[in-house]
Amino acid sequence: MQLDKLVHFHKALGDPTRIRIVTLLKQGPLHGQAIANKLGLKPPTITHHVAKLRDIGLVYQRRDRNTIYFYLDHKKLEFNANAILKIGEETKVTQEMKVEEKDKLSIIKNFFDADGTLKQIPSQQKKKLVALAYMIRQLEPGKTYNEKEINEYIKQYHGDFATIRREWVMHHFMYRENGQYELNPKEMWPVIF
Amino acid sequence: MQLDKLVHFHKALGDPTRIRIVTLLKQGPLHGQAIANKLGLKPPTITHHVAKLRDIGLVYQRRDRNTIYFYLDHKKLEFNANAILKIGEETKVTQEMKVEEKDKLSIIKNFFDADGTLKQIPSQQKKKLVALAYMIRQLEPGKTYNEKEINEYIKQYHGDFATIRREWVMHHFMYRENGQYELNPKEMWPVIF
DNA sequence: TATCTAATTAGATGATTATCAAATTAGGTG
DNA sequence: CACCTAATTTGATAATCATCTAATTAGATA
Repeated sequence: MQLDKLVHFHKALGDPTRIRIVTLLKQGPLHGQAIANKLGLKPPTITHHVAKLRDIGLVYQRRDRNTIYFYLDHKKLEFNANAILKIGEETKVTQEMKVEEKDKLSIIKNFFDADGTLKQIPSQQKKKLVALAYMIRQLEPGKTYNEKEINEYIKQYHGDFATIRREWVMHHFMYRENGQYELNPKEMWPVIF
Repeated sequence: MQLDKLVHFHKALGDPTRIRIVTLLKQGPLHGQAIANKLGLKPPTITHHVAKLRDIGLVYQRRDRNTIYFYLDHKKLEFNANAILKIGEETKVTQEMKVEEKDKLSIIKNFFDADGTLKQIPSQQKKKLVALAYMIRQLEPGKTYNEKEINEYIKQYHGDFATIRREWVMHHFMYRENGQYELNPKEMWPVIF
């Protein structure tokens, strides 16, 4: 159930230290000791809190030499903050676009060649979304790609990478931020493969 | 500042029972025992949880004969859910107001007497913020002060402690929480001295 | 290799909290 | 008034959790 995710998200923000960490990271990445100093706490305490924020996907990290920088995932924050407003209604939305598993498979079979390439982009909305979800499945959540990488990836399926890339963004499979592309959480997808 | 309010809001939603109550009330008002039945809990437990939701203003109630109906305040839910996205926003704006060190010194020289008292509160925004940052520098981070202590402290600089105290809070140098004052982390300050 | 730095883990402590049974209260209605 | 119903308070219990110190790990550097 998605209830649990909502609970964990709000529980994570239900603590003054973690709210302050989020506030700090909003302005840019920081490493652990910097956070500890700014908040007047010890490093183990920061590890403890950052772990909780990472568990719910709100924070990710990148290493630079000995130092680990923590980043805030703004999109995820926004998405989760709004989730409580949509609870109970999202059932309707996803229900309308629910596609049976066997239908998904037959769509794939019809529109993809034996070698895995896309014969043509389906014009019917539902089928198009299934094809888009299928093709995006090998991109990694949390990883950022530049436009060239995305194009190369798409080419294994179809030559018109511009259209497919645009459709992915348009239907919230991914988002673009100053030239970088990244997967959205699957809950935002109109269809999951 | 609204940190505490934010924390209480998210803490209130950081519990599966309360999320379920909110979900139920989204569809319309209910009385206590109805909620208890739907959730398989005892009435005292519902009282306990509804009290927390009422404390943060998310739920209000109306009596009809012997029965008390609980209502969800949709507006407040939406406002509070979005608050986390807006926290620190003003800081970002004022962050652009970078002041050179030498300018800071000349501002201090111009507005403070030889004995250290503030001649007058600068009306120009930038200069005012520098003066405010200068005067607050001896307060201890993490320590809480009551209003009287703050007033006494300000008096060493200027007689109009009410204005200066209000400006400090307004510009996020410090925040007030039930009569107690405390420094904000310097990252929230529009100017650091 | 030894050494340095930043982060994490382990374990302890004190505080908070979700839940319930029992008793009590607040407001009706006969 | 006596009685009824729904909600609340009280007090107890078990679980969760924020924070710290001390010890350990992961990776980089010399």
